[in-house]
Amino acid sequence: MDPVEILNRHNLKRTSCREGIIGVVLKANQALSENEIRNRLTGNYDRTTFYRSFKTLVQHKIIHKIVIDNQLVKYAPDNSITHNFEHAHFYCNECHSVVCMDDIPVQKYVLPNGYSNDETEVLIKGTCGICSKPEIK
Amino acid sequence: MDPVEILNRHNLKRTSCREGIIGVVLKANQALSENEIRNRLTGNYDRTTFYRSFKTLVQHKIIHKIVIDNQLVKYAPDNSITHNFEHAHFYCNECHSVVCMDDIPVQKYVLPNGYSNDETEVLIKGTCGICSKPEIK
DNA sequence: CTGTGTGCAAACACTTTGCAGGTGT
DNA sequence: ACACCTGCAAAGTGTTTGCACACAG
Repeated sequence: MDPVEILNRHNLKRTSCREGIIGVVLKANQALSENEIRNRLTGNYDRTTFYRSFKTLVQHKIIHKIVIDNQLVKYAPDNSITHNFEHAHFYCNECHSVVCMDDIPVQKYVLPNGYSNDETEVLIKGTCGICSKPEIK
Repeated sequence: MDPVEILNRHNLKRTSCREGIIGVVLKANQALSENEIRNRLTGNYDRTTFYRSFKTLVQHKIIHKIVIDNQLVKYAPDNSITHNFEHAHFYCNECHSVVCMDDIPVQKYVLPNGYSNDETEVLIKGTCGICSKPEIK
């Protein structure tokens, strides 16, 4: 999927910052932090611009934001269009990677009377496949 | 349950800040932020001391920390002793209250091979019982 | 051309750290 | 008495805002 095409479809101006973020996030096999994304881009981008771009891209549901423990913020592609259920996120306590468990639908919790359930966030913490492998040194 | 007794049981020094926090958190029917807790106490407490007290109380599993969207941090009593399952948290989009759904056990998600699941955080966002009632003005 | 996006500086909020002095046990 | 806790100042971090300029459409 081409970043430019995505921007066009959302009637967003095609700027190198937005293009860059979308390109990097789509290519990654895990969620990335602002720093990780910036490091993978060549040009020098202002952090302010980054934050504003993230906000725009999140609003347009091009990417989504994942927050771990008030500390770590990462971004991943948003495929709420193709997947019509909410998905769980996994955080590795060892390598601190975050991945979307796109195939793990989240349970729909039943709440007490009068409560509405608009959105459910599920974060599973543990050790990822790579980190749990016995070290081969 | 008496704050002093709780501190004693954990071999923690009995200080007015710790006593105060425990007292307020136990009495509340919802999770409270640092500010909310401080406002409910009489004396003047330093924020630094508050943060350090929270850390201590969390480490001793007297209270637990709930983070909403990287923005809002609240604390609630920790009853992992009496409840031996993880519970979900509810966040009201209207009044921003946070409550522990102590009776809603979280599903144990099955992960791909090689992944371990140590801990699962569930945050349900919606409208709480009070806010969803038709306004009677 | 016009509205939107960018880059810079500064402000902000929350949290942590270092240190000296005070306090609980 | 002594370890631990507190309060203050200062630094750190992540994020937002205001403003002038640049640029995409």
